[in-house]
Amino acid sequence: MKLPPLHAIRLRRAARHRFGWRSLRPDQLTAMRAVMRRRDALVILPTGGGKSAVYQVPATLLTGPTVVISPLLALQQDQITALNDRAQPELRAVRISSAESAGQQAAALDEIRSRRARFLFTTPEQLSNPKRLAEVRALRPALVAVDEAHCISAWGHDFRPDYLALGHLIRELGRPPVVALTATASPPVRDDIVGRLGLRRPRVVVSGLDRANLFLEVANCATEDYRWRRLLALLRAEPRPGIVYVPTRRAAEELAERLTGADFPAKYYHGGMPGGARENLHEDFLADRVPIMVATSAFGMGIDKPNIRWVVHMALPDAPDSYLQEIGRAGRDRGPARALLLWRAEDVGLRRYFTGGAPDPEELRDLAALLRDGPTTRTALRERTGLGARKLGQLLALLERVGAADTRPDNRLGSPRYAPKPVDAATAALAEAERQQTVQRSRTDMMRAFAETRSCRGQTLLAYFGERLPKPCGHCDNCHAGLDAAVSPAGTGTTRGGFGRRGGRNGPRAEEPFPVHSAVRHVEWGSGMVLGYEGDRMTVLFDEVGYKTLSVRVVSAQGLLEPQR
DNA sequence: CGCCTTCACCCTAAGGTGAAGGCGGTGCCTTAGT
Repeated sequence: MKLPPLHAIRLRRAARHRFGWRSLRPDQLTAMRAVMRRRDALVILPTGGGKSAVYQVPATLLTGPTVVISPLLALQQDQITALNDRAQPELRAVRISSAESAGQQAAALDEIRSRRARFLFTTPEQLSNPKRLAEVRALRPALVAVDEAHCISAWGHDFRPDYLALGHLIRELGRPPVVALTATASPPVRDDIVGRLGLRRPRVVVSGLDRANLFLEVANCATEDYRWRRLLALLRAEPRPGIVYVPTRRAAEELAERLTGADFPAKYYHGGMPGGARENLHEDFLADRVPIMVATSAFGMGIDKPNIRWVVHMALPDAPDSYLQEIGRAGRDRGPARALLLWRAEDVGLRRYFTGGAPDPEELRDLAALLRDGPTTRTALRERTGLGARKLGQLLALLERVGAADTRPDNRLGSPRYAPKPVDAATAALAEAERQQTVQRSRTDMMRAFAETRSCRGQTLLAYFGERLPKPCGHCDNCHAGLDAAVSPAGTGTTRGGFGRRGGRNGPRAEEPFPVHSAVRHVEWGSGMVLGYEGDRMTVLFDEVGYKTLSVRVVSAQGLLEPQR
């Protein structure tokens, strides 16, 4: 089909005149044209890869305002400032959040209404307030942009439950086209975004995740002392700035102090610090006033800094999703950068804890019963059950998932017409929680498999994201050592064979019984999708049990998998 | 899940031992009181 170039020309012109961008990349343009045709889009581009442009440029051409939903107030502030510095009414941005007074909020709405501003930044929590939702609906938004959309999957299920309701809320806004944006999204996260936001046949734009200038290295550390010495070795060898990720707040404070004492000037950053201090540190880091930042995962989202030279992980991350996000902050200027993972088997314990335990079946049952008494609010439920806000949110999300709770248009919670009995709802919810935890554990398992692999790390990492790197990456420790893809079939040893003996030439081969991305079924684990091959191992993502790595030889010999449909 | 700290216990006293228990990430929001 030949597509009319009309939108492309208008989009390029708007990019040049409104923003001063001389060219748009093909993937940006593809997503923008989908938006112009009023189609939903899911855009997966690295930060700094012009993600914001995907909604900002079309927004200047649409007839109504654009609502931007973004998870962090600090992040919103930077984007608003950037837009307003250009001082054009087509680009003016305002915000509604807890950081604005009632007067400021009213003024913001008024600016949008009178077309003195075009972008309205806000949070899922704001929209979950019915009064607020009505106010935003009255503005008749022409587009909704959901920034950092992976938060739906990462945070929605427990940490920030309003993320789960975002699909309902957008529908209540009059259901304008939706563009969801994120830097990384593995297949289950993509499904979650599409499902939760209710995207309709979205245009999916994925740019290559491989970063050739980023050297990937992993070291298994037998002792804490070895971990420390490996860190020092990197610090001595590499230019700054860089980020050291640690698993706990206390570790951030202690390590920063220890480094500073050893003549490596470091600051620490974590979510437990006062807002002002965090803001200053963030700014100082961006302005090259902090050479070494020791931080928990709180540090990073929205850090678009070109010259970060290395990222070190002082513990195993919870999943390749977080790992790719975090190392992706290095080397945005395309200059050489290093990603070093220093891990110990003991790190897994903390991850198990964070994954959480089983919810209480009695609490689930009682909550399900309460919902049957008629629509009510979260606050009322909290009073009647005595549960904390966070726990209540988790239980409600589970009950909603199994059809025992639903959100009404007025944002009250109730029980659907054909809801299961409370006892059955509790059983089903418990099973659902177990499934979610199993999948999360499988992600940690995959992170560990990445750390332990002797194959090309670039290929291993991308296989997890369902992408295929046709050749070994050539920028990881294993490629460098010539170890890649040389694991013998029975796993009894390795042979040194240089690059890519079997690591991935194009086209199907005998040792790949199922095509990449094809649907398969396992007797015990149910249906899944083949993500990739790596030596004798294949990675399959199962709906119920998450990621599994299987031996191709065993799969073939015992017929463990069948093609599906 | 695995770490660290605390504390009872052994009983000549002191320091070593094991059990018990606490702790561990991510951020919106609201409201009360200075």
